[in-house]
Amino acid sequence: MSGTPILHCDLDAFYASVEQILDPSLAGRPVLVGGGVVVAASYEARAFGISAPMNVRRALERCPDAVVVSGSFGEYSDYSDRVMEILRDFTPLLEQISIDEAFLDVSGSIHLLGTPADIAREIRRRVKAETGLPISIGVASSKFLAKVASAAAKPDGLLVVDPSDEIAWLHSLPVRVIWGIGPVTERKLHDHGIQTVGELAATPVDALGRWLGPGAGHHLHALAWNRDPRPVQTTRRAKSIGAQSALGRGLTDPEELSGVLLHLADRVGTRMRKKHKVGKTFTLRVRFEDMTSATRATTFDAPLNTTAAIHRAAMTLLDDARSDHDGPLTLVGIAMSKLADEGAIQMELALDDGDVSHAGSVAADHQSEIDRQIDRARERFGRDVVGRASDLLNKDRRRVDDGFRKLAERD
DNA sequence: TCTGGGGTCCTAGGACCC
DNA sequence: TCTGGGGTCCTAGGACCC
Ligand SMILES: [Mg+2]
Ligand SMILES: [Mg+2]
Repeated sequence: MSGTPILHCDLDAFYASVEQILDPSLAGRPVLVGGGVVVAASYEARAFGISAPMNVRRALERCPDAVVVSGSFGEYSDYSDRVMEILRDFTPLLEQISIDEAFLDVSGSIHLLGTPADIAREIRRRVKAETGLPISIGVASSKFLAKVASAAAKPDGLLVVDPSDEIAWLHSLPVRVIWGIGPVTERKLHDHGIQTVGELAATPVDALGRWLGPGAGHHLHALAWNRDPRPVQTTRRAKSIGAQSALGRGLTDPEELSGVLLHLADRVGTRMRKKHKVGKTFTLRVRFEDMTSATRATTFDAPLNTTAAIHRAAMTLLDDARSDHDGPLTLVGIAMSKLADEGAIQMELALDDGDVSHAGSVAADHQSEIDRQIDRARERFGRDVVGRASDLLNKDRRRVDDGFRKLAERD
């Protein structure tokens, strides 16, 4: 609908394909990556009805000859980087959405590189030649439809959706292909007699709103007509950093749980420190034997990233997270969010007479917060105020307000 | 011998502020 | 006596994606 030609590039059976390259004896054979559960299955394995996340035992019952490998995540990350570098040769307008997928806005590349279909063919050729990996590409007029197209193109294929018959094609597909419709929403739609995207498109948006909530109803109705204005976003930053661990049959002992949580806290803390991130909010998630789960969160006065503080937060919330449900835990997970760059930011305000005053500091990547504070200062002083941020210390928002108060008094 | 580990986004109520 | 409205932050739950 946006009219801009978008490519969605998605590596096929990514982890399994990398394993087949690392060990050529696996080429052409059914390969399963995973431990308790299949994380990725090669297309040879998928022919036996295997797909993620299937239990490895069940998968081996279906395909006893499958080779199970535990996974080489460092290698996957390296291959991912190499592929993304190739994609970047075609346009800087690239949005990586997972380890093996990216959107490319090629509207500015056509003049130089040919039609979107030409570009897609060349990408597929180069990725295969330079990494050995099969990559499928969908080309369409929106991110949403390009993603649907790449899935339809698999394996190792290219699908260009012509804008003149994109709606007819989209409407012929089952609702489940829509990005955002999972098992629960699919079931709800089936309950109302809706099987295809065309039937979804023909359903009044009010009805969808009643069944799915107004937000989801509106969103899905728009997608059913390929109305998807979301632009390719080249600058996305991680919003949370987390780790989790399944606990087999389950753990009850607080000492043991503390040990697992310490391990998770150290994983998360180490990764945060490596990325020079601090986080203000901590979330603990626990899962019980019946697969229900509970989460508890807490927000710190100041952002942090130390293993000890994260572990302390986890232990503080643990009892409460278990309070509504008896029995052992089958999974614990933690995450840090409200991330900011370590070292953070100091905000300065300049009045229109050129006088500069320290006005406190805010979390580093909260540009909207900085803009808001500047607007407030403009209102208070009734004249032009310019905000400036530089990386210094990270303190609380109260400091900003204190700064404003001092400025106001001096004024 | 059901369901790993990494994430994103949405909703909704209460607190709090203006 | 019964009481506005908007905005943001925080927490909890849930759906979904790879
Ligand atoms: Mg893929
Ligand atoms: Mg993918």
